[in-house]
Formats: sequence, structure tokens, C-alpha cells
Amino acid sequence: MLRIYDTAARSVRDFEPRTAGKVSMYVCGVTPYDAPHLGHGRTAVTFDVIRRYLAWRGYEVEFVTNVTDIEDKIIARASEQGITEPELAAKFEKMYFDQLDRLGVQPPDHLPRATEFIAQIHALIAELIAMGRAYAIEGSGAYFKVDSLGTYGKLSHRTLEQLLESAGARVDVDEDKRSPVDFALWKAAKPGEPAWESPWGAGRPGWHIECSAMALEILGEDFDLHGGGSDLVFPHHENEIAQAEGAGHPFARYWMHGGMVMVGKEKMGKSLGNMLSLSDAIDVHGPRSFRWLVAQHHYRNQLEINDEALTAARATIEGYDALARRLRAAGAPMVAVGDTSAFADVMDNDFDTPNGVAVIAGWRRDANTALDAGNLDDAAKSFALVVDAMGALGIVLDDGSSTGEDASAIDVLVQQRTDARANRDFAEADRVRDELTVLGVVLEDTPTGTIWHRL
RNA sequence: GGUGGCGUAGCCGAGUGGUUCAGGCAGAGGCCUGCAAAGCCUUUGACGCGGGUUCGAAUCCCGCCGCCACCUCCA
Repeated sequence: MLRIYDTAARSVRDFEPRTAGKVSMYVCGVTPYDAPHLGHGRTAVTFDVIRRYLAWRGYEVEFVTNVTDIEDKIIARASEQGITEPELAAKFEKMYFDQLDRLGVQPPDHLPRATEFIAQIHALIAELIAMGRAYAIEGSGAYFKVDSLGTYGKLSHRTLEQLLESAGARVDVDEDKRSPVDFALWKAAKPGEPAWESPWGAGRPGWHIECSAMALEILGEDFDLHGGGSDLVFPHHENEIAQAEGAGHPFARYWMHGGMVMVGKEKMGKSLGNMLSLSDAIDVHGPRSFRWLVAQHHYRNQLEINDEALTAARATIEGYDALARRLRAAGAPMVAVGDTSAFADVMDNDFDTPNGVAVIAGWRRDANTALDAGNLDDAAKSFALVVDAMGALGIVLDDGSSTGEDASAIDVLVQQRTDARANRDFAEADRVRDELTVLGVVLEDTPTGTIWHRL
């Protein structure tokens, strides 16, 4: 039985999807106005693993990620760079998905953009106004009336009193709102800003409303999973619920939130200005190191990411690659996947990848031990389990079969060394090996001959 | 101030009231190897502090200390 921690319930709940055997999930993507950082990568990998595991477990998954391509930050940044908002958004959206692609994050089944759903956004706002849950202000836009919805705050567990208290302490509250906790559904355009016509004046959607409208449009009411970073719990997700349920549309059944990336014991965040580039990390340590590091930690915990941690993750992944290489070199047979229930058992407990990784580590050891003993069948069986579970985590092992262009030249050198060793001319053998080392080639002598791989 | 989370061996990081219990990285010793590389085996050492419950607690309760997050744009 799959169990999922639901932020709204603050506890682990048995997973009962809307439709048996199917999972509909919506994960908040980005507002593309800057280069993707480590946090984007962490959250994307987290939900990619969840998606892959669900599919691995036999569910038919429909996966939606949105792009909020019109927002205050985009307008400001486009102005700074002297390009249009669509140009800016397209540029950073591409950058975002390019990096996710490197990380092996599967493309979503649907990729809705806010500007493509203006009609649905209008319809939802109109419903809210008709139901008395929202109001328009001439020249300002439309706002959600928070005190009209008794359940407001149920996701982030805040009462209206608490919200009013902290809102009052804030400095700049929008002057036009009736209450400091109300939030914009539609923002009137200032001169020069991009705008769409609407019954509440020319303007643009407020942040939050696009996700309610797009999730309902694509996945329908009462869809299964809604995810995002924990920093989105309030106000973004709380408001998404208010907008959908306030208009009478049951929203997500389960709310999942991933922990923040930490840098030097502090949350990496925009206000702190300590954001690290995702592409830099991948360039230096490789995408699988990043992915493995994420998988080694529970998705709801904070995760410190630094060079040391990525280096350690890389060492582990390379150990798995070495196993794949050795098996290939030894001519181990391909076998069907056996009993992976040990992996499923831990993963079913709220996607417990740290323990899933531990299970895989056990199979890896089994495979290595069998291989050392010359038992290729058992080694192959254990390895098949490793590969299968790794697939659920989205990691593909490198067995060295993709050798590159100068492979034949390297093979010649390796043979020279083998000949030298056969003649017990170890000085010559080591000289050739040094030559290969310079080329970034690492040798491994196995019972069935010398194999090599690139550093 | 309100709400939530965390504090485990050199580092990262799981964990259930009770025989050894994670796992990874690093370290030490051994095996294998001409030497390496890879691998296997063994091994060092832990549960923030103070109480309490219990036959027994890292695991439950209370208090304290420290750290972090959300309450504001944020994955």
C-alpha cells in the first residue's frame, strides 16, 4: 500500500487515487525570469522520481508542470534587458528545461503557460465574483475575499486571525484591497505593461490564479497530487485551493512539498542572494551525481548541497558504473528482473528514497560478491535488480560500452600493455598505462582481461 | 510573536521501544593484484543537555539549549 505524506493532513495517508490505477499530478514549475538554480533542480528531480516510481509501480501517470510566463518579475526583468516579456520568458523557460533534460527529468505530459489560459482564468474569476468570494475594484483589478471562505488556511494551518496579525505588521499592504489578507486575481495594467482585456479592465492574472485554472482545465476536479517546493505552501498553494474550492471545484487530493536546498546552513533563496547555478553544478559533477545526492536524502528534508557532497555522490555512482563494466566484460547474461519487493516496500512509505538507496546498495554488494566468486548468473540476477530500481530513480548506469572515437587507438595501447605484462616487462607496462592515464583512461585488470573506461 | 521541522558516529544520512542492525563518503587492517584500478571481508566509533515513564529508550513524556524554515518574491 502506497502511503503519502499530505501537507494538508500533516500526516502520512494511504494513497487512494481518484481513478484506480491512474495518477494525475500537477507540479508547480517556474516563473522564468532568471537562470535555474540548485533548488529548481532538486524539486524537479524529487517529483521526477515520484513520477517514475509511480509508473514503475504500475500506475498510469498524467504529469503536468506549468510555466508562469507573465508576472511582475518578468515585466521588470524584460524592461531591464530591453526585450519583450515573451522573449524573456521563452529564453529562461528553455534554459530551465534544458537543464532538467540534462538531469534526466522526463518532460511533462502537459506544459501549460499562463498566457495560454487567459480565458480559463477569466472564467474562474467570474465564478468567484458570482459566488461572492471575490470583488473587483475599478482601475485596480479583482481580489479574492479571504474571509468569505471558512476553510482558508487549511493547507498551511493558519487561522484568519493569525494572518491578519502578521499582515498588519507588514509594511506595504496594497491600498486598494478591502482586507490586508486578500490577494489579487487580476491586476490592472499600468501604462506600458502587457495587458489582456477583461471584464475588470485591461491587465494580467495575479500570481496563483493561473495554477488553479490550468490544473482544473487539464486534470479536472479532485485530481490526485499537487506538488512543489515547501516555500510554495503559503501563500501560493493556499491560494490555489481557495480559488478552486471557493468556486466550488474540489481541488487536489494530496499535497506534497519538497524541502529546500541549503547552502552554508542557510536556505538558498532570492532574498539572500546566495543562489547557485544548476548548470554549474551539473557541469562540474555530472547530472547523475546531483540526482543521486537528491535521492540519498528524504525529499521533505532540507538538503545541503556543496562540492563535497556532490563529490561523494559521484564516487558512489562510479562504483555502480564499475559493476556494470565488470559484468559486461565478464559476459554476464541478461536475466529477467526478480523480486524487487524490498525496494517497493520502503519506497511505498512516502517515497523513502534514502532507504531505497540502501536496498539497492545491498543488491550491488550481492552482485559484486557473486562476480568475485565467478558466479555470473547470480551476479546478473542481483545486477538486474539494481538496474530496475535505479530506473525508478531515473539513473542509468554507464557500462563503458560507449567508448568514443579514439577507442581503437586506446585498444592498441591497452594491447601493448597486455603484451608487455605477458613478457613480465612491467616497466614498459606501467609506461603505457601512464600514457593512457594522460588520455584520461583508467584501466582495470579482470580475470577475463583488461578493460578500460574514461575518467 | 505565531506555526512547523531538525539536532545520530570524521562528514552526509535512515531508524524500530529490547538479539548485529541502516546505507553512502572518508579512515585503518586484510584478501586479491607484478604494481595499480575495481571489488570483497573486518574494523574504529552515535545517538544535543537534564529529568521522567519502563525490566529495558537514540526510539515515549516533560523541561532546557542550539539550528533551520514558513508567516514577504521564492523550487
